[in-house]
Amino acid sequence: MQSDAETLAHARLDLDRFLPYRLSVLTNRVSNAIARHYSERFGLSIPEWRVMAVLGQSASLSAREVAERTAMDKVQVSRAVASLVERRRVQRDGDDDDGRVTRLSLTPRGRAIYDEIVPLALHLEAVLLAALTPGEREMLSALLEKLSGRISGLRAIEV
Amino acid sequence: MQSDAETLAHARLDLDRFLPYRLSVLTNRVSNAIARHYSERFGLSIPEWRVMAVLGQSASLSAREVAERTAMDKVQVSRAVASLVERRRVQRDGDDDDGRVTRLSLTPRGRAIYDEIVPLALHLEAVLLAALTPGEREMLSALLEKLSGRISGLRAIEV
DNA sequence: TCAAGATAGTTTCAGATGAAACTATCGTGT
DNA sequence: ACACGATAGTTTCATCTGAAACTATCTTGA
Repeated sequence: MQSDAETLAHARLDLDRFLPYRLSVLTNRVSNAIARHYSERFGLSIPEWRVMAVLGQSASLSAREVAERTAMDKVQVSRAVASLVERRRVQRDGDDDDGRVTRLSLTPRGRAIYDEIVPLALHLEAVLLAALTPGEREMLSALLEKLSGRISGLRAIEV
Repeated sequence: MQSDAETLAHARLDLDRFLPYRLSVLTNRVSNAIARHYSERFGLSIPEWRVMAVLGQSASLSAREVAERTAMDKVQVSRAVASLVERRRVQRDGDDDDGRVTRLSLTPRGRAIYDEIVPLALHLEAVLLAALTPGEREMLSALLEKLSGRISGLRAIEV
């Protein structure tokens, strides 16, 4: 029970209604559910899957380009790539023009896995989105877009 | 560039339009921005802050009850509480009836910090939500609720 | 009453992660 | 030509995290 003094002293904070908390809980549940699938079926972590996802779309990216497109940092990318290379899912080639750059692409084996995962990923998303009507999905997408724009517009949240 | 064969072979997956990815990126940005504040000002991690948040509302919870209300597991709670106890922000008392249970509550010092954080947390949320109209906020809340219901209804996402 | 299983909470150990340091290469200005 | 700063990517180290094992206590049922 909340004391009167406390209630009056300041606004209450109910974790269940606090947007950052709700986002975090939902996202973790979704990520864990998906990670379980990727891991069980393909031995992939989510960072690894993300790298494969962008390489599946546009071959021959540098690690930096992968980092940009996956919203991961270069260290994460480096580690995910190292693991993927070791299991022959991704190959690294030197760039012709720039000795610092490595060109990354899916191996045939990586491509085969990619082709298997894409429908699975889309299916998982569809299962989740089955909770919403098409109109709601568009609305959700628009709202997430607005929030993302807002948060990236703030260098840090200023108080 | 995408080859025709590939495009026809299966639906494309664009990470930027993939809901789990978008949720993950948005949530991480929000969490990191907030964690920076909590950490800089109060030396609190997000798990620690969550524990304090629920203890601020209802004192004398067991660790298990804290875990339920924060969507954390008992190991996370145990660690967060250990750290909070060490810095005299939370106190642990034995339960009268059950020797296994510890009753957790904020110390006066913890309460003082809580009282300072709540307005900050609400402000951070408000800054984020400033991107949305009141109607959109309600819509967002409803959509997150639906998705949360959907994901928790699925033991794991079935394929 | 006491063995067996359930529950509360902690600890351990191994793998994941982030920040900073590091190596190697490139580009620029003098 | 070459010193200096910037950039690409990796490695190191210290911390965080999750899963499983562990301790202690409680509950149940023979």
